[in-house]
Amino acid sequence: MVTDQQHKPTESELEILQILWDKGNCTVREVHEILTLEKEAGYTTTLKLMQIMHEKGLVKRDTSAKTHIYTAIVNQQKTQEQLVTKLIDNAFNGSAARLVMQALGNHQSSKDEIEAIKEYLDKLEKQQ
Amino acid sequence: MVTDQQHKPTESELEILQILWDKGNCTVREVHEILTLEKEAGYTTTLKLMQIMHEKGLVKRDTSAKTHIYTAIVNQQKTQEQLVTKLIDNAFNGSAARLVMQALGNHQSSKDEIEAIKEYLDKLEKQQ
DNA sequence: TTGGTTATACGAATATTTTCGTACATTCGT
DNA sequence: ACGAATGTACGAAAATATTCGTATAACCAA
Repeated sequence: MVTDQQHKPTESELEILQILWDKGNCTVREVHEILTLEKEAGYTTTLKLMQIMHEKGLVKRDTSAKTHIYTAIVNQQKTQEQLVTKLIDNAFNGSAARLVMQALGNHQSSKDEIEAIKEYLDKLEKQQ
Repeated sequence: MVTDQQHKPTESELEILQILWDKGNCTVREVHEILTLEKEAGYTTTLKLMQIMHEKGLVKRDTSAKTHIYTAIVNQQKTQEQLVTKLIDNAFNGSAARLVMQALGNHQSSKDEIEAIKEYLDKLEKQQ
């Protein structure tokens, strides 16, 4: 068993990570406030989750003041990569292209975004 | 609460669904054999999972013979869409484009696949 | 200073998912 | 015909993930 591999975040943890990635540093209160825009949750539930994330090494925290400040440790890119890989593997028979088309087909992208993707594809082709 | 929405498959269930989507019809034994190429698992574990999937309405089965034959009921496309949407939402701040680039960047795609994606993008642009 | 508000810690209840043992029925080869 | 192999059913343990109540400490405003 590989030991130094990143703990895979659960769904709830991912929700929190997103907020931390976005904001940088947050108190539990701030995270909780944002979370409860979308769904019902008790404050201590959020607190507990973040404490567990700390135990797992997903986040670090500054406890020098009464109100602790949390920051994501796990890298957003790396985590996204992990999740995408898993999904490709798990639901798209290993074909990234199929996932890409599925994603593009069902989600509105702006002209700019589409252009960006095309450029990216050109670059990939040249690399090959 | 919405009642007629598809039950979201768990990870283990998804592994099994993939096999069923691929093969069409399968016995528990067949599914189990394929599963255990990748990971350790007891036969009755696989059996139980498939029985649960049946209860949940993810699969149907023909029980006319001793050895039951299972078939996926849930649609592959729809399930993929559901999962992709969730991931975009959950880890990519709602940006499909970002997921797409992540997927393309880290997973080898053939020239043909890249071409297919490009064509697809052209079509999307024209639609806009 | 004192009471209300806002924190953290933490155990424990719930819920969900995964795993497996055991009982029992059917089938098949010899 | 009968024992081994193979199948299903099902309860329940184990592993994970989620939720929350309660104790207690720190802070702040009057």
